[in-house]
Amino acid sequence: MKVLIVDDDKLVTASLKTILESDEDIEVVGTGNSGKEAVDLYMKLRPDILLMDIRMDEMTGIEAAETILKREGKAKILFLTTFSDDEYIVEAFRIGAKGYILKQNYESIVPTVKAVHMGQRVFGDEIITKIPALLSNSANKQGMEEYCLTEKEIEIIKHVANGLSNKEIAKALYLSEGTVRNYISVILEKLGLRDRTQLAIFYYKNM
Amino acid sequence: MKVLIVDDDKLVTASLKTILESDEDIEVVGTGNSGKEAVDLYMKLRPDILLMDIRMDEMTGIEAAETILKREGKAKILFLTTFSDDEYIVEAFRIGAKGYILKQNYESIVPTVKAVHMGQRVFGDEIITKIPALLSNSANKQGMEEYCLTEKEIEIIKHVANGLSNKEIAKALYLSEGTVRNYISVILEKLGLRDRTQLAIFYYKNM
DNA sequence: ATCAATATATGACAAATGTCACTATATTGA
DNA sequence: TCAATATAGTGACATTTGTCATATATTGAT
Repeated sequence: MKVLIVDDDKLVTASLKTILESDEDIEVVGTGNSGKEAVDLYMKLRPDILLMDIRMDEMTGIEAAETILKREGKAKILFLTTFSDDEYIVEAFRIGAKGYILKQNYESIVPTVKAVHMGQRVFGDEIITKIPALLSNSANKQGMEEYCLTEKEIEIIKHVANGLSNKEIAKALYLSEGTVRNYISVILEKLGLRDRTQLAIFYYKNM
Repeated sequence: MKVLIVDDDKLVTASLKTILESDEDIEVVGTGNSGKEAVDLYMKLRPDILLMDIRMDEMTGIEAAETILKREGKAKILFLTTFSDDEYIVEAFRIGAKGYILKQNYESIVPTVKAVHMGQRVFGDEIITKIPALLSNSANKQGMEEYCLTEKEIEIIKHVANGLSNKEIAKALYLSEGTVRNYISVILEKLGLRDRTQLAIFYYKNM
């Protein structure tokens, strides 16, 4: 498994390299120190995983990731940060990063990289619990309107993700079927999905 | 990480407890000795992981797991057994267990529990290779006919689980839309599901 | 060569789904 | 208090989905 590490602190890249290479399955194919380098190196080296700091000068990790994902939608990008920051989580989440872990938690880095390589999406436990709340509340930054799901909407999503029909959801939540249809219509629009099946998939992948 | 252990052999629960608690991340919050206890204790203690024997009197592990998953769909249940038994694997797999490991292989228990806790699904190496075969071929035991999925059917399931419409699947597989509808109809019947959304959910839970 | 099974397809149909425009009420925050 | 917002509803509509009966071509086994 080929990993590219990008962090503007060279001490961090160096120690991450050591940690990761202590695992025989992992090969660090390069390190960089800026968002720009991240993009260039990613394109040149085509690693399986890009492990990148979220805060860097010039170009933030988020911007770099967006650029990369625009060119290579399947890129597996994992963010590193020294603290848990709601804005960043939502952003990382929104642009399609595979995960987000705290640098502090060094022991979890190797298993997380491996899990991502296996196709998992790994948001740290302390973070994954926040995602529904993040989606429903706050998130007033630009371009985030479409992610503000209400309590009720989340409740409905859960029912869809349990395989219930509109009629069944209506019964369960004491709403009319038409109302449920409307809710789902709004949810799909907010999340940019087409139908309830994609919604269920979204739920299992991201929530 | 809170773990609940259930096995009708008290020696087993005791030794598992010792093994698991040798890891500082793991706390064994309870032990039980029957399927019934598994359900009661699970509901009371809400552990992160339920590690349960698959063969027990009164209520088998499978039944207990089904009961629990009906109430708490996100429960992480990991089965233990002393031998590798195809029937059980398929069952554990079908009802949405997170994994299945052999008691023999004591060293693998801690890492497996951790991986499951991190959201992985872990079926032992000797077992995971069998799953596609189990789903597509063989499985001649009673009540198993409905699990014989053909290659094509599996291919279609994957497309459904990627959120494609019938039209899109038809295009991708060079079939007519009607044919795709027919395939899906058959798949749903075989798996006892009602619609494509439930199929996508089934896929993410079991495949 | 024939028979049975398999894969693919049609058409008809009912039900479910998603969209849209519009209405009504209650709450709330300025 | 007024306006905005959240919540819930209706009806109409086009589309998609799932079911079923049926048809045809291919193929593997006898």
